[in-house]
Amino acid sequence: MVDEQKRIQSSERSLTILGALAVLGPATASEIADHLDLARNTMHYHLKTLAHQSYVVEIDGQYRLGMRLLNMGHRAVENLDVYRVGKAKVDELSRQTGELSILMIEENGYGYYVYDAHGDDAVRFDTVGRRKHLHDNALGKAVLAQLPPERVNEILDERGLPETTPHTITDRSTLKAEIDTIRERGVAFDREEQLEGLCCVAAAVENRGDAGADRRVGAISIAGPTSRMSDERLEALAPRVSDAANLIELEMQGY
Amino acid sequence: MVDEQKRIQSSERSLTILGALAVLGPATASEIADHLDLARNTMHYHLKTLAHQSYVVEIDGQYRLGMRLLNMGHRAVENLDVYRVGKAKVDELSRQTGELSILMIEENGYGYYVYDAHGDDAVRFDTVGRRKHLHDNALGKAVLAQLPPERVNEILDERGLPETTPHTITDRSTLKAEIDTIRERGVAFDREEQLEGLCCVAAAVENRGDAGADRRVGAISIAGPTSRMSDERLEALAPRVSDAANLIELEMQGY
DNA sequence: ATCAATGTTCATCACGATTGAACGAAGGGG
DNA sequence: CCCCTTCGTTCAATCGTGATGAACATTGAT
Repeated sequence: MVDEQKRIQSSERSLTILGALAVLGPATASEIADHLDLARNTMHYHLKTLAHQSYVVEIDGQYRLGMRLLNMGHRAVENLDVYRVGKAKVDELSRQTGELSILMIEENGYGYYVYDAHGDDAVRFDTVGRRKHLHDNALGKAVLAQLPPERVNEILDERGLPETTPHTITDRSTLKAEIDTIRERGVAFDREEQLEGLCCVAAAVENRGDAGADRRVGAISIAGPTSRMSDERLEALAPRVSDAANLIELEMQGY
Repeated sequence: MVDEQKRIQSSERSLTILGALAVLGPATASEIADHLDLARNTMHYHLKTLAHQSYVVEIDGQYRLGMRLLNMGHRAVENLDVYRVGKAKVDELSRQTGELSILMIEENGYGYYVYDAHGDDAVRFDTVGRRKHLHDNALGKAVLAQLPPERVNEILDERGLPETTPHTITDRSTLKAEIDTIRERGVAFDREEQLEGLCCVAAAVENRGDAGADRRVGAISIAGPTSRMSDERLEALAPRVSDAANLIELEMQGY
């Protein structure tokens, strides 16, 4: 994976600048130059290039991430089979349960929230666009359970198992065991492992479509506050989630 | 505005490739190379660079836009003052009216849908991430009404007034007149000008915050199907929208 | 008015992006 | 089964171009 130097350095630098802008928030050219240890004039040319393509905007001296990114991000999502067929199911689940329902896709060993729908009683929690580790939430664990074990090891090596709450699984073999039971049951649970006060049920969605289909694994979930999410309720929701997942898989094969 | 050649060509080429991928959808390296008339190996290096930064992903031979774009897009939105304070109002408007409520921001003479909320009866219509002309919808017209006339002319010159329905305003002076009355009333209407069957009311939101505030103009709206959106209903909704807009403006000054 | 900080332009040079050629792998057709 | 095409990938050589420092322009602060 560690391809040495056969990339285009100028392009990479431009993208690095874009990334820095995401971290820094709105910033002046000099601030970014300082942050990245680059000459002011170099920064100037890069920003001009990025601005010309609307990836950044300059507003009286401050540079900001441009809306082209939002536009492209949504095109990226619209190209996903899981999204195109899964969206309706997410809407449906949230409406039926009143809770928050979420769709995730795996990419490079991370999980990305791709779409969500808030039911009437749902926790107010914005997800879309977030990048998550796969080990600390139901969606991610459901994804891991569908990946070949070697790949799982790779991912855990590369991404680690950072702890976000006292309940996060940080031990590799514990996680492996959990993954095995998830694979058997077809659903994954999360009781405050990623966020205190939040519990989830999730099921993986695999794209078996042939040809040039997007083979990546996704997942769909229902999430709610611990107060409402007793063990019984979670169990009761589980079949709904896995049904939805199955339906999505079927529909993806259909086309 | 036509800055000649002082940009970084490699970076620009990489970004062009990203753009091409957005247009083509999932594609092989050769397809993109053909499309842009570039050598296969050149394409290779660019794609490798973009992939290394997760702006594209390669899935058995096919390249796709990467989820990093979605991630960055949402960071871009989260940096917007209008979004941070306007989001809640959009949620509120949609809940109260049962319709679709939308938030827009102007950038480079276009309007970008930044956030939306669907009320219980709302039309199913996904907006977030879309780029719109400013002349053919209520949000855009509300924005135009807040911009200095010279700027409006520039924008109309650069972006034109394409027709999307028979009701679209394609005549410059008609639009100017409309804009004047919008400025007086404080709200803009759209009766099937951008999409047949869809009507909207919108009001502009201006950021008067000092310091390094994002001075751009935004707008908030309510949209619904023509069937439900009689003239009377639109008129009745107008004050709600402009109230919301005012509240957002006030809150933005507050910080 | 002076000074510091930042944005912007210019000319120079060394490095690196592009290019064509060539190899390896995969897939299809005869 | 082998040939042939197509595509992805690597390599070496060159020409072009991005980085750099210096200098000028602009702004705001003291």
